[in-house]
Amino acid sequence: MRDMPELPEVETTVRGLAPFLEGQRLAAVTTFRPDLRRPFPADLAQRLTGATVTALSRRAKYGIVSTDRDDHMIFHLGMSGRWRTEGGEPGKHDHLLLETAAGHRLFLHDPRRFGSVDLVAGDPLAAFAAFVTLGPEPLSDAFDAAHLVRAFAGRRAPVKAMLLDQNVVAGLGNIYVCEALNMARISPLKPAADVPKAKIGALVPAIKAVLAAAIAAGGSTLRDFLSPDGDLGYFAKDWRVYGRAGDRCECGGSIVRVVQSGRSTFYCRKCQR
DNA sequence: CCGTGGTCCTGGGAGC
DNA sequence: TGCTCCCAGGACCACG
Repeated sequence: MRDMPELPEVETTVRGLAPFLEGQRLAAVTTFRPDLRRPFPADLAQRLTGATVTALSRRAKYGIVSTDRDDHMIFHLGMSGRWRTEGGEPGKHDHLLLETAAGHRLFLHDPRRFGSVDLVAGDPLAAFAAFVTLGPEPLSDAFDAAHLVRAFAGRRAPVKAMLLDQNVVAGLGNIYVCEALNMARISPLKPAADVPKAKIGALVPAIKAVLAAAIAAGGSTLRDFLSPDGDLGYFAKDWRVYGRAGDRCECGGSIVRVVQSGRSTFYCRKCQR
């Protein structure tokens, strides 16, 4: 099963794009349709063309391309977005092209068009509305048990919903939440406020571990950036529970699929309580 | 404020 | 073979 772009996939994408873009002048910027999830910024091409890329970075599930004009292009891959680096001509689902002065052609490819591209001037952490209320980066020291204890206090929503809330912790999606809850042996259905502190203490390292392992797996596929079909942001992984209804959990229990807020949740009824 | 559910989008798989 | 149906889900918004 192809995995959706969550934090590790965006991190891998940003690392993979960096060699093509950092320090490079953008010779041409082209859009092939007016919008993805939202319209492209009307002045995107005008503001990026001729600028030099100074840095690639990531916040939550967003990638950030910064230029020497202090403009920051912020992209989100939605559920089917990726960057194609092999060049060539635009295909049906290529919606944006960045051409560098060195001759690289990078296509933003997104069949379902759930992604987005925005452009802000000045500090993106302050200038991009979605960033202002974001929770901490899960791999940072700011994300610890004390933070989750505070965030969960008094909340009756299922712990799974809380972890998907980007304002609680930034960058987790359906897959890694399911995986981390299994590792920490917490039922995704349990109200957040009812999760014992000891289990929150186990949840934090579980989240860090599943993300770090996924980034490491993605890093090992970076060589594929230069392959003929050079997809970025996707790599096969073996999930503990995600997509595995009917299989055995590590503990011997049976993995089940339930629906929460219209989304699939996979967990083990035996060890996740 | 809180929690839930609808909406957007299209490729791919299942079922007939 | 070809058609229809349904599922995947991040961010955002409208309710009650």
